[in-house]
Formats: sequence, structure tokens, C-alpha cells
Amino acid sequence: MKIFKMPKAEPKTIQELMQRAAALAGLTLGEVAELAHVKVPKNFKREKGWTGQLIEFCLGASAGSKTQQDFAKLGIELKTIPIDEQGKPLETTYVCFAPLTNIAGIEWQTSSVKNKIQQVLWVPIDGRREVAPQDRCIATPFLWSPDIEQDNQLRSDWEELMEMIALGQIENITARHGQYLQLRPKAANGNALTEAVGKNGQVINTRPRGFYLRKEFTGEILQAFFNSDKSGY
DNA sequence: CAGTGATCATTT
DNA sequence: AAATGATCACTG
Repeated sequence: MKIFKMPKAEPKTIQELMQRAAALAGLTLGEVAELAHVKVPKNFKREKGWTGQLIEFCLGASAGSKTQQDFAKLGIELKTIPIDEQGKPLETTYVCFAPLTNIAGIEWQTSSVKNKIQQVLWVPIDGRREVAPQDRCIATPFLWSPDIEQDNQLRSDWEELMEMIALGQIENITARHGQYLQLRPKAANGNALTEAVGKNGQVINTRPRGFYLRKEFTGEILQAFFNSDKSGY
């Protein structure tokens, strides 16, 4: 049984990060919140990113809204993911904003999506709505990098979506496009607007969009890990 | 407004 | 019941 202690600084090595993460396994959000001296919301209607921020804090990620990975030095992105009793994801996973202008010449290999998910520290957490947030248990965190097949799956979807954007078809893209990577609105509300390319190449205003990993995709990642999990948790 | 962290809630 | 489209809080 590992005892979790709040970190004072950013982890300097992957080993240090993974040790901190491993120490969170089995704890409830309520227990972790107490260690962090914060209150657990009764629901997430008004604090949707609460869990992610808590885990960031617990692992020593530097706060702020940077476009880079959470642990840039280590090249690792942190993602909490809500799961059900079978370990299946309950929500899609937000990756990053989609560029809607000046996208000529942009490529998968250097894209924000590719960069963000090169190496992810997944922290699966019970996300069942029938369980009170304070009682939701943290499962075993694990490190993942896309294999060739997964990279190809995402690249294929990404190229399809980016081509539509480049051709001024942004308004025709729905969340139904993309088998593993989808494009959905990502904003504070429906009034938020940003520039994009219209049907005839003109500048139009549209709702900002973000890339999301479908549950089918993250579900396979989780399943692959749980099937080989030797942690005994 | 753009970006971080995501889940909510209406529609299908 | 599941997925899409909408939304919440906070920081530069």
C-alpha cells in the first residue's frame, strides 16, 4: 500500500511521475480532495473540469492554459477518463482545438493532435453518475503511446476532416464524421465565434471546433491495458 | 477570444 | 440508451 503525498514540484522523471500516479490508485476523489484541501462538488454541472484539475495538481503539473503537453519536459499529456463498472469510457476525450484558417501545408506528423497524444498518462476514474463524486474511485493510471495501427486510424480521420476544412466545408462537418477522431463544437457557449474558410473561399465566422477521441478508440486503449494489468487492482 | 480542464443535456 | 451538439469555470 503506497501512501500518497502531495508533490511540491513537477516530476523530473517519468518514474517519479508514475510513482505519484500509482499512489493515487484505489483512492476516492473525496480522499484525494481532502489531501489537496479542496471541496468536492456535489455534481459536475458547474465544474466539469474539476477532476482533471485535481489530478493535475496531485501529480505536480504546472497550472495554466498552455498548448503544450502537461509535462512538456517528459513529453507526456495527462488525461483523466470517466469509466463504468466494466472499464469502458463514459465520455469522449477532448484533444485540442482544430485550426480553421491558414491550414495550407499542415501535416499530420506536425499536427497538434499528433503532438498531444504521442504519449498519454491515462487516469481512469469511476464516472458513473449514480455514484457521488466524492465516492468515485481512481483506477490504475497507465502510460500509453499510439501504435502504428492507432496512429493510422487517427491520421486517416484527421486528414479527412482537415481536407473538408481546407475546402471550406466546415459547416458540413458533423460529429458523425471520423471513425475514431471526431470534430465537435468547443466553446463557452453557442455565441462564441471564430474565423474559418467558407464555401467560396471567403472568410466566415463559425463556432470553434475541437478534436475528440471517440469512446470506441479510448475503449480499446483501456481494454488493452486492463487485459494485461498485473497490478491486481 | 483562445486555450486549459472536461461533462451536461437534448436529440436521435 | 447512446451520441451529438452545447455548455461550465478559469486563465492569459
